[in-house]
Amino acid sequence: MPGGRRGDPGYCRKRRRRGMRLILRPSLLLMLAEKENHGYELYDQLSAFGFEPQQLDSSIVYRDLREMEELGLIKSYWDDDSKGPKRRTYRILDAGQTRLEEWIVSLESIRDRINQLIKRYESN
Amino acid sequence: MPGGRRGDPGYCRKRRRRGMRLILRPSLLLMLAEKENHGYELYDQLSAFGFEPQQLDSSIVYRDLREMEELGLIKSYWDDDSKGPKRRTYRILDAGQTRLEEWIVSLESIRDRINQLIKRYESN
DNA sequence: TCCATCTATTGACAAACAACAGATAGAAGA
DNA sequence: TCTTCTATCTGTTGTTTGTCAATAGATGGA
Repeated sequence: MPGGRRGDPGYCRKRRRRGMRLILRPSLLLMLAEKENHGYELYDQLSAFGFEPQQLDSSIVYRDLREMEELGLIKSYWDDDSKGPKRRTYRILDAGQTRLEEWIVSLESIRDRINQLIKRYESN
Repeated sequence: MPGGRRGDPGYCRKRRRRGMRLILRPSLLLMLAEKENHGYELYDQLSAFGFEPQQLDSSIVYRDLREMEELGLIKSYWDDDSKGPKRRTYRILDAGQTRLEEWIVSLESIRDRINQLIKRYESN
């Protein structure tokens, strides 16, 4: 029922957003830490992280996954058992687990800085 | 005593950091909302927002200021009274005040998304 | 006087990134 | 058969970002 891919009815031009990857890659990696999965479903489940499909092209997700694989954070295999088109299913590697922890720490620091800024803004 | 500019002793190559710009422009604008100022001092005072001079090239600050001026958020004039090289001093405009409020709201939303992600990470 | 250092700003270039377009292809259902 | 849904990949374009190079006045010391 929902969509967000370019062919869909109700598709609407996405406006440029910056700092997507700041949250996107950690989100994907966290989902893979919870369970192995393939790109199409990961894309759908990104809404739980505040990404509405209407504002994120799926090609970005696929590309990020391939990139994380090149970096040795995750590993893929072709899932032939599933029905429909073949799926490239990813699972997280140890290096990915480590990187996820690092990303969480750095996100905590960014969050703290945002809070600091907001506090300073509100004190005026 | 400290530096951070490229000519300085103790200068060391900056490592690439993500998600800086997300906070940088709001920080600059907030400082200008507090009082008018020029790029060099704004750069120095960014440490209050968690930017260490070693990890941020000053040219980024100058460029962002020019860009915000083009957008009509701030306005500059040449300060001839100061000693040393001429300073381009900026002050905030009404449109900048409005934009600052918008940026604060959007930063709150990003903070909430980060918190959500961290919470999900910690629940495993 | 010459040199180093501090102040202050700008421009050029390459890499990274977001958004879009287009292609391919199997399966399901009307 | 035709359309739609699932699923992935590649290429291109314009924007944003990070780094380095250059310029230049002022100051203080050798």
